[in-house]
Amino acid sequence: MEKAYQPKEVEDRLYESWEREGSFQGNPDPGKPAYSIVIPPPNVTGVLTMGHVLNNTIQDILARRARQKGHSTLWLPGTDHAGIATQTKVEQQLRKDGKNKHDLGREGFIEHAKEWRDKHGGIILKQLRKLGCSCDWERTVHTLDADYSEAVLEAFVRLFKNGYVYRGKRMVNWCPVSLTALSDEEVIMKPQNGKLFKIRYELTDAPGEYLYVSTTRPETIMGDVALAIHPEDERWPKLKGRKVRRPLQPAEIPILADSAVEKDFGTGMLKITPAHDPLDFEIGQRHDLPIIDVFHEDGTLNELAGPEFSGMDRFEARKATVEKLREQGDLIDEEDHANNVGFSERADVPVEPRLSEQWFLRYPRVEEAKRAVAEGFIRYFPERWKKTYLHWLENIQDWCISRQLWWGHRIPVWYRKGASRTDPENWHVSVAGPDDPENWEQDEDVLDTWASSWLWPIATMGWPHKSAMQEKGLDYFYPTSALVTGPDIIFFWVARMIMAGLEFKGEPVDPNSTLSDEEIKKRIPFRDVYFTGIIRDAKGRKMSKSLGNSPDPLDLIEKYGADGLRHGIMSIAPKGQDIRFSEERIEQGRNFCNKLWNVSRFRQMAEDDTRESSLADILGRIDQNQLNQDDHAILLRLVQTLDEVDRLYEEYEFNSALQAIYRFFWSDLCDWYVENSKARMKGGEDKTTCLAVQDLCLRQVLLLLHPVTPFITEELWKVLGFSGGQSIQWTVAETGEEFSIALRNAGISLDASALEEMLAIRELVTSMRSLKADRNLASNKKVEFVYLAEDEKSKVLEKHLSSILSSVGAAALSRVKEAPSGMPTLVTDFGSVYMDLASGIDVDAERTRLSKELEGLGKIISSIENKLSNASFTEKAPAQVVEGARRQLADNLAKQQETEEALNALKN
RNA sequence: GGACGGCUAGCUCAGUUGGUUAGAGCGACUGGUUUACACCCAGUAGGUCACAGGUUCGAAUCCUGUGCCGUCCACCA
Repeated sequence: MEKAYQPKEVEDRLYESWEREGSFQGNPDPGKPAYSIVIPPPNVTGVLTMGHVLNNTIQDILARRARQKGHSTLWLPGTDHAGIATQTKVEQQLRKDGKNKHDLGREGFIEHAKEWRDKHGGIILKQLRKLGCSCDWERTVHTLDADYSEAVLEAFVRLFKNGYVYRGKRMVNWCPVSLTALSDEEVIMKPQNGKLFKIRYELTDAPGEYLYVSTTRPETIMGDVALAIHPEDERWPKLKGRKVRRPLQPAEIPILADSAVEKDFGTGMLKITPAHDPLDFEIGQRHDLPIIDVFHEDGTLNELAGPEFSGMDRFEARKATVEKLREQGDLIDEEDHANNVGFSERADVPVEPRLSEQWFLRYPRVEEAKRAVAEGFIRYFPERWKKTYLHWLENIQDWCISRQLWWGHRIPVWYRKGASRTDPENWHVSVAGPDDPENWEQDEDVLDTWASSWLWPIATMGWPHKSAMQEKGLDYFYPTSALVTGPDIIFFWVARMIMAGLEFKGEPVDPNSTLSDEEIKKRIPFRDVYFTGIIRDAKGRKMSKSLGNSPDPLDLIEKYGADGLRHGIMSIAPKGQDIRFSEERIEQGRNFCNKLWNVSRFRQMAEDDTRESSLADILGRIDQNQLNQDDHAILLRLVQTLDEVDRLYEEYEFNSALQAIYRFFWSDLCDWYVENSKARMKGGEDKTTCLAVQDLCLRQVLLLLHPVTPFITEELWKVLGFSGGQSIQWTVAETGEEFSIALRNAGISLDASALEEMLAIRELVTSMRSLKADRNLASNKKVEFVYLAEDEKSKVLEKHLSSILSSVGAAALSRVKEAPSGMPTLVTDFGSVYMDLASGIDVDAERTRLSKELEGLGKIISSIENKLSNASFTEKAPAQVVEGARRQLADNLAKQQETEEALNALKN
């Protein structure tokens, strides 16, 4: 074995063999319980980020643990076509070549985009392999695959037939760069420092009298069709029925009252521009006002804005209109104003509220979706996201699902040629299209990407075709066991998948019906949802491409190994808390693997013969009579650890699980047990038993770690001979109870008191080391000690004598009947321990040390005494606690006395 | 404006239902190559648990309020 673990060779070799052996295949197996996860499909043209590393490592841990436990496990991978993002990239590419999409035409463009996708896409799936992800690659799905696309259209058609989908001219969020509508969820609100302009509008029946309006968007004044005031505003009675003159593109416009106007904001007077503001649009509807749209689709002003402004960009026009108003004397005031402006998620420009014909979806099964989570049929980890989810559903708005793009699923609606598109009589809605296509033209738009990915759990498993569903095991694997994703897509994806599952899984039901709880449980797409935190850099900033603060995971794998990266990232990822990334933690992950490697190497050096050791074989090598207190103690700790880690895995507490493993492995096993066993391994009669105990510990540690660090554990599993020909992938770590039973069946019983005894011995060793270190004695410098203790304590001490000597680096620790003088003294639970220094001691230094010691003891003692002298404490606190305090007091008093004696001895 | 999360050692974080003297890793400092590992071992220093009240025999932990940082939601132009 190499001196240091070399991950690269091991990882490539093992991954290849796992894949070759079909370890990752997820096939329905009625004889086994099912476990399934669908991957949150990454953007097909994306590359692996730290976020993906976290997310997919968690999924891999879950999948690998399920396999170990004997579940038939499916982790289904795939990619998303990512409508706007991909189309934008492809168009950019075209532009570099001096072309645009219209040069290619719709079909040509799609062909081109597909080629581009196939060339640049799918990289991320290769990268996931490097990370060790155990996806069933044969089942990789892409949202634009033919089967999947059909499912998307089928869902649209069914929703349409059930009255959930409608077409309408409504206010939508318009991206003037991507030239498409967006859903509310794709709009990011950003605080902006703008200006609030105060404008005057002249009353037409009273020249020289004005009304004042505050606005942030003077460039839309030409679209004003009214002014509005709150009906309870005292000015209203005087204004009712009167009119004002619009200061740009002059026209007479009415004054009206609407309670949506805030009396106390600005001048209490609102200009109504129905074409360019959602609230104004609503008010306009209520009052039957006309709509004047003064913008083009790309955010420039059109001819209705007047010749002066026509053709200008909206922000340019803002300046120009302000200038014009100033010239006219209509600009009264201008002040700094902070407000929130919606930005397009992709193009990062302010969205424009815009009136347009779009397809909308009224969400199905909203009430059932709430119940599914509120009642815990779907469990959220951490639970607090439940509230966020429910709040969104309480206030849910219809979903604009049409996008003015070419890259995506084209809406399966056809309009009769030459007829009015607004009349449903002229619509044909079906997956296959009309029989006489020559008389129809298909809707130009495609569906929002999320309107395809919301079907992910069912459409990847054959829906809607019965035979495909059977073949792919929909009924076997669905509901999937767990979903692992970020809380940032709780609305985009999680909530929508729940509604899609409820609506589409199982037999179609009447839209007016309500699903029973039983039916809900069958239809939900997943049982547990684990929300990861967001990975931030050392400064706490979100990792992003634009900031360039995200390390390339592949570089990290190269440097630290996939296992190191996985271990590192999982050890810093508390459940649902944001994660401060630091490369040092990844380094620690690598170090951990190296430690595991080396202790295994040490184990290998002890014996030359290669063995095949099943659990029973190892247990068979143990001779109960040869078990010493160390053995009892480490096995007791092992049982504890097995239970603890199992519980923590079940609760998705991965970092705590790793910490528990770390404590047992590094501290208990390596630092203490293995160190102590070195003497025994020289060839004492208990050597075999001692090695068997090591094997037990290593075996269980490998099993516990395998989900997190699959490569090194599989490699060592074989090297150490635990495999019996079977991969570690198919072997579960026994629970503490199962392990205890196995021990009992092998005739091994553990002394429960050994653990406490061992901890006391450790404490003694630590103080003795410290005493040496205080005097700058090298740890390998053999020093002689004597001690003074009661018979009982002495017995225990003698039992551990050899390991104490080697751990401390002591030549002797012998019992004396009387306190020696002039030696540094330790007051311990075992009595007083004295260090014999040939060179004599520094009396002053000793005195200082002991005085400090006494001071500490004094503080502790008085605090306990205070507590115990408090009558209400002794009366009200549980007897156990009071008893504990008494014992503690007695112990400390004894120590205090001994320390005082030692101090006095120094004075002589 | 509403909701949620965080605030514990220089840094990153643990701290289970309130109960001995608040822990770990990293970093710092000191010493160390004894039969695995310097990607290592031993030891030391370092904390008014954000702040203010309250409940309790007892609070890092429960309650109320405040501050700072972060996230999400929201039609004050």
